[in-house]
Amino acid sequence: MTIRTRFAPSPTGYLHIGGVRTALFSWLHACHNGGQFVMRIEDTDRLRSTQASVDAILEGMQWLGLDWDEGPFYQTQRFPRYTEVINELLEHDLAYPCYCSREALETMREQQKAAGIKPRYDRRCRDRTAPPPPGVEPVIRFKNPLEGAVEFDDVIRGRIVISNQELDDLIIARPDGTPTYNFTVVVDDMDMAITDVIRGDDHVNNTPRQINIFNALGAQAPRYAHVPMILGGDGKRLSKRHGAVSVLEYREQGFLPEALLNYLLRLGWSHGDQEIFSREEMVDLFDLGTVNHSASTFNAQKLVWLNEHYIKTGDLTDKVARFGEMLAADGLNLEHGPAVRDVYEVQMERAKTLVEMVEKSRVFYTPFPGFDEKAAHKYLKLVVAEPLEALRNRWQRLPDWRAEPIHDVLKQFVAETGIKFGKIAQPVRVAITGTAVSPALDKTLWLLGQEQSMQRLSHALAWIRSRESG
RNA sequence: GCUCCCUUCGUCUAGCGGUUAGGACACCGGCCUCUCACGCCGGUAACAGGAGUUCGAUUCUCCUAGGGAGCGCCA
Repeated sequence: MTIRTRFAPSPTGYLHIGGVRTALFSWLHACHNGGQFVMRIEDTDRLRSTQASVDAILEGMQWLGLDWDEGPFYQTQRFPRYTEVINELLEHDLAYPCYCSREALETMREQQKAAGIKPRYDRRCRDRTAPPPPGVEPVIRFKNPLEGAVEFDDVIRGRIVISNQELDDLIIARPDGTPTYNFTVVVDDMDMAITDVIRGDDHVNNTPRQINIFNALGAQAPRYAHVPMILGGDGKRLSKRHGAVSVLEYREQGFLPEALLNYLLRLGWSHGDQEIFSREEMVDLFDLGTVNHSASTFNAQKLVWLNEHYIKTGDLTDKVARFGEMLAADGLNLEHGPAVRDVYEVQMERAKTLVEMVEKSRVFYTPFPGFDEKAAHKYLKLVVAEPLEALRNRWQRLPDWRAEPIHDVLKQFVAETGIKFGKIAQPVRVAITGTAVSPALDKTLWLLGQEQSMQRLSHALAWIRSRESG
């Protein structure tokens, strides 16, 4: 039987880190086994579901390259099917209408809590024989077995047993006939022939209910694998309080999909001491059964480390393209300046994110930004004016404006004049970038271009002389 | 409150009865060096507690503590 997994988010919010990891594990499990991955949107909550969320989820999945074989299916388009199954259940006396009001249910729960017992529906309508009260549209409840226990072997956690006495008769349809979650998942997983349900462990308590519905429907329940939660830095479940929620936010912040995926893979799963996994290795090595049992804390610093790694590793094409987009989005005119790829290759050793890279690269695409006061004060002194000018003149005559010859000129200048490398390098750096920090000097000059470099050096010289004399 | 689940350095983790308890991020030193980084070398740091089982427990069992999840006409 071919393995079929699915990712079934509800579009009531954005796709966040926890969801992405569940999606990744589902995708990997399908790929690893040569199976299929299905995308399904659980939008039965029409009040909270939004198209914007659907779009963000799908876009996030695409950005990460978690492509699906089937779907996306929308539950709101399957209502006739759910109604059909509900009627089937009703006919076979496996479900029943319940006329209890929300208020009555609420007071019942409060009484139960006060009595120290688990709040759950007391089944008062299960064996109701009285005629339906007029004017009340009932909900439909599933007849959960009264005795026995549900046992299942979680792929990750092993055997889990829950007594039916812990379970009440859950509502499967609202008064208006719209179905509810625990019911639609079952119908969908059944109809879509899902073999392996991989989801967050906040669903373990729902699993026995769903298995009971599968049984009532005479269908074989899938295998279940409950992955542990991801916690925020405060040890609490990851939520909107922990910074960037949407995966797309990570894209905006300059993270690479391969970094995010690699990070998430290692959160709860490992392969010996290996930290870096290519997409092929992930698919090849991933094993659902060896996923950890315990929740793990999200650590942004390690994500950053992986991002640094992927910024400078592997094929650069996509990353350079993305970098170019971000430079343009920053309002920079890429026509006037060095090739984006050249800048990328120079900056990739020193940027943690693409956003940081953009910030550090503005200097190549804008007019001289002016001097950082502290840097200028420290390095642009009158004593350097003369050597700076001499050096400028040598560079001015350089016919081949590439990093290597630029560096040769500097080396020769230092050798001939006896000026220490460090004594002249920083003044040049400040002169051309305005700050004391930049990539290697020869590379910086090269990227800036000869004309621009000469202009800035002249400007700096004039600035030094006017400052010292004035 | 009830039910279910979890517990190795600060964090992510390796371990699958006998190890100086390993790796990674972060942190702290050092080297490299034209700045910032990269890189390299080194260091600090953990088996929640208690009973068993066993010649021997991080590893197996139970209890306690702590943490998480669920108990919706949300998914």
